[in-house]
Amino acid sequence: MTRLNLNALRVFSVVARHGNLQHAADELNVSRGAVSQRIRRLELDLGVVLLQRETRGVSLTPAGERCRAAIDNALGTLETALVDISGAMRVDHVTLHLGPSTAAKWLMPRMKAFSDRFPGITLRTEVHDRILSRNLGRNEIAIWPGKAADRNPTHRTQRLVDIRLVAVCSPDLMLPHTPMALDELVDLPLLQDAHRRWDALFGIMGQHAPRKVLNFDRAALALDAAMEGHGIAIAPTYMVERDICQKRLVEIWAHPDPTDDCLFVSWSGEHGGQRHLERIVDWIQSGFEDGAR
Amino acid sequence: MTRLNLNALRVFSVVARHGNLQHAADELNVSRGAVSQRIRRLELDLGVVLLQRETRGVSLTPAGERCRAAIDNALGTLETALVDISGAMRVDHVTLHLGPSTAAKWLMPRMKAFSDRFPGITLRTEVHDRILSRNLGRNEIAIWPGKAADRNPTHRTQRLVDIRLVAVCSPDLMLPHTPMALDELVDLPLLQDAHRRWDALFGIMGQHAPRKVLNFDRAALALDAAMEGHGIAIAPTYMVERDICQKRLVEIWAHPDPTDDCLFVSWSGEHGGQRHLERIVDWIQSGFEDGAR
DNA sequence: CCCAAGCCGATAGATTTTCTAAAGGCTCAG
DNA sequence: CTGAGCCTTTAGAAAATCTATCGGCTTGGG
Repeated sequence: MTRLNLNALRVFSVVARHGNLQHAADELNVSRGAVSQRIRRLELDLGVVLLQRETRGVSLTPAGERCRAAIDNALGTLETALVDISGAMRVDHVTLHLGPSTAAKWLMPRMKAFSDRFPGITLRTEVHDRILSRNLGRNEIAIWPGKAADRNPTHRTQRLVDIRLVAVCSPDLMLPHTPMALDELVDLPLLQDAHRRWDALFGIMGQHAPRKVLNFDRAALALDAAMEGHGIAIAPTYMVERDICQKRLVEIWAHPDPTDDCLFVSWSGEHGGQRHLERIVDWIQSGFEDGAR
Repeated sequence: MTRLNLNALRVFSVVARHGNLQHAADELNVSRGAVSQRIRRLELDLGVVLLQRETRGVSLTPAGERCRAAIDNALGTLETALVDISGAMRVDHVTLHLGPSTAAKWLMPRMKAFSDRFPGITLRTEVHDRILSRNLGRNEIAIWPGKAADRNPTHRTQRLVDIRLVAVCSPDLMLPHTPMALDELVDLPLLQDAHRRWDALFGIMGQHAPRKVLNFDRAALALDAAMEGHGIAIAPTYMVERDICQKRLVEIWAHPDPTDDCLFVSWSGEHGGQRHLERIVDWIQSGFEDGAR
């Protein structure tokens, strides 16, 4: 490749700092012959002499001084940025990718429990409206709904739970009785998210359209509206579990069958040393077990 | 080597700019497989995914965006500096290394002639108190005094001239007669540089010490003092030639024998395409020929 | 004056990295 | 359904990098 070898520039920077090829070689874990050759090649490529060879060690020529200043500036810029970028490289930083409603309704109520369980881990969430299509990097976990496990061979995947739907509303919402039959709900104000699950249910049953359905683009928003007495929301069980426990919502109907979808968790299988991820995955799994936590 | 491959970062920068591995490969003159492998290796080394593979081309992940910004900053810093440093790489920039008095007394009077002869060449002088011990880079020429030609195999060297000494003074300096014999000078105010040539001369001849010798650390300074009537300076002929022509100095004595030293010119023989340097060397050579210019 | 220490440079060959060529896969538009 | 336009992977070749060894120079201490 005819362009300047940037790796050789870094070698030069280390030599410049030490003023000594042997010490630079020690730091770089290579032989002093390797360093000598590298610098020589760099000088030929640049067409300038960078080092004044002394009897003990080397000093910089004026061109060498300028080169060193530039390299150190550039490397400083890079290192600062790469530390930020590879904050994720740190074992104690973990990124969790999940849907916005799963984040709001499943994860947020559990953040304190997570922090107590993994005090040394910094959890960073990245919220996605659709399933992440790229590979997961080191220290990345994804929770995602789907019909079948991920085919990506670089990922490890576990099924968390079948997605079951329930209808919930505020305990203050005046109803004839609870629980209720599905056909009894059709005349009540209904709330649904972008999956349009009420429409799907009533469509399947061939019943006449519900009297009134309010649409939200997020399940979490529909559930918040339900808590405020605006109607009956339909959502996966794992999203309402905590609000039910806290008596902010009551379950008034449950779909007798699970949906076609499951919730899955995936993480990268490529990068070494990820036992800590598996412990986090186990914790997530346990958070989905029926009646747990 | 366990540290990050900086060359791979540059590959990534090109990919990021094109948003397309094939086009990046075209620019880098490598195959698209090579680029793909490079990026893959980089992602594994960093532990983050930098590119979102689309059906046509790639886009950057958030980490990829940050990485790209950092690399482009760093590469920008480097390129700007390396253009300056390798200004000397440009065929039209030539660096001439020489002694301070040679610069002042031989080169400066000829700068206009040089510029007229080589209008497209930018001559940069670097002045050294002692012979440059490092290798010459591309587009570097050195003029230096010595007893034998340079043994450095990477250099080409030519002998310019034998160093002959003369005594000069201001035309206004009242003297019994000119020329004068050496022993007649002993009672006159003498001026010498760091070589202490008067001391050496009189020491060799076993004569009593001169009445008064003023010492300067530069031959040029001694010559300037001579021009101002402060005494008789001793210096190599090539340093006084122009001032004699301009009648600022007169030659009142010449050493019958040359010294042991010659003046040499060297330039790098390693770098290709240096015919222009040889033309400059020829011009320098012609400037030392007896009676020339 | 001699010798050891502390440096750097060069070379031949081993090892690692980089690259090529070829094959395969995916999506999308016609 | 097919071709175009991308990316990925693999085996092996080519190039770069490195090691080990030898050699050279300067300097300081004995």
